Amino acid sequence: MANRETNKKRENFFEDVYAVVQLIPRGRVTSYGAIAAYLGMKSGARMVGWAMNASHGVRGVPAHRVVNSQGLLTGRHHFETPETMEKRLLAERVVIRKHQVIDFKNRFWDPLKELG
DNA sequence: GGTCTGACCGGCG
DNA sequence: ACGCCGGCCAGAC
Repeated sequence: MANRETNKKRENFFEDVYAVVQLIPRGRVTSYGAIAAYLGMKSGARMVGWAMNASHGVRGVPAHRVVNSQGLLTGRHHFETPETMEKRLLAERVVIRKHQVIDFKNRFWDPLKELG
């Protein structure tokens, strides 16, 4: 059925996003847009953000490793506390200043490039 | 069932 | 450097 397929697709979308996020190595970060591009949604970065919003409570999804295209921690307000995201990154030696990843260029992990 | 909004992004003036 | 706009697609009302 069409409706069932739509639901299935939606589930896969969530799973796909989480799967990619889980592949981000410790100490590295990626962006919403990069994940979207990898999943074939060129401008679907907002969808990824939407999926991340639903990732609360999902085990093994390092949401703190997903930042925006500038290296800014735009999702920090959605964690337990606004500092949780920075704290977790710092624990991986990712230095944050003014809500922004230092040396973002070298910390960036591009799924398209790394996974194909 | 139209309209608004979003943990975004790139382009343009 | 900066603000604005359109695009993407699903959910809430």
